Amino acid sequence: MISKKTKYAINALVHLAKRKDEGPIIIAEIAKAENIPQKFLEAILLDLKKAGILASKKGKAGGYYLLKAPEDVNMADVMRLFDGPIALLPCVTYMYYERCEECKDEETCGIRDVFLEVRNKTVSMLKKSTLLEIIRREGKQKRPENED
Amino acid sequence: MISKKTKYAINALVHLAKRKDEGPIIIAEIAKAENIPQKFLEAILLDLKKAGILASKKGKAGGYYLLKAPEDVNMADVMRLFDGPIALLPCVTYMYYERCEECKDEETCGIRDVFLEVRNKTVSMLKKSTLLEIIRREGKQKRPENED
DNA sequence: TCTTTACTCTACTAAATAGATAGACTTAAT
DNA sequence: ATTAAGTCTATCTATTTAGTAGAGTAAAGA
Repeated sequence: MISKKTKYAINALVHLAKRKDEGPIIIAEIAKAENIPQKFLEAILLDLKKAGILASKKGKAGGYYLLKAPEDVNMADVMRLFDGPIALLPCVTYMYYERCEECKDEETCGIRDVFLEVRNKTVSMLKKSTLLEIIRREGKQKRPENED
Repeated sequence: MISKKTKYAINALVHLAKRKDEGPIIIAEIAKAENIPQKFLEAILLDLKKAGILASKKGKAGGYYLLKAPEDVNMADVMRLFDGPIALLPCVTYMYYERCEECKDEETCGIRDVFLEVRNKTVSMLKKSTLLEIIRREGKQKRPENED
């Protein structure tokens, strides 16, 4: 599961993407419209700004706005920013590699090999999941392809 | 990331799968061979037993052994057992559905639609990742298909 | 320049979860 | 009866998650 922080970030980003031509939008509006505790949202938006995804304007007529195009903001980046690596094992992360403490031989580890493949395919899916894609799908859901 | 508990469970299962014709194996041996704290492992093996994946024999010449065939034990089941749902959002879980608290309209939610697809594909991958597959891959790693 | 508006920064807190550890108890084989 | 091994209950500490409080700073406009 992703954290609430990440989910709130996605909600806020979708909100901003849908109004990207309306100039800066204040935190209070996003918080109210998306049902997010305002103080919590403040910290989240600040992080998104530091990451170069959003920009802000202070004072009167201020607020936050998208810096990147909606097709250039993907779920992999947002999830990494708040929840850390997408990989399921520390030994298959891209940026935060760490050996599994109990591991005997990483080079021949079959578990690692299987989870490396899972990571690669997951990252690839999440990179295709952009704000644009999310907005395009709103209200016109596809039928699920796999069921289990 | 999966929890250490889940990772230890996988390590123990692989150990038991590789010696599946040698009769019951004692906890102490698995703990030592796989570098897992013994007391922690005891609880894990008990859970795997309750889940019908392992069986145990008490007393002298006792220990744990695989109840299912290695090709019938997959990572999706093990992860669900210890870490809960595989889905990244509560509203797209299969067994543990829960509405996202802040959600305005689940039926038309583009975020949900995107994460439902991610869940379906992830579960499908993890179901193919069986103990047999892990053991087959040991020492003969494939080259990664995607890099990012 | 004063006031208002809105973002920014630092600190704190409560509850839940992760990752264990300790010790007594039960069961089965010899 | 003894010994080997799994089982059960309780407890513990550190970290993370989710959220709150309040003071500080910057920009617009009257």
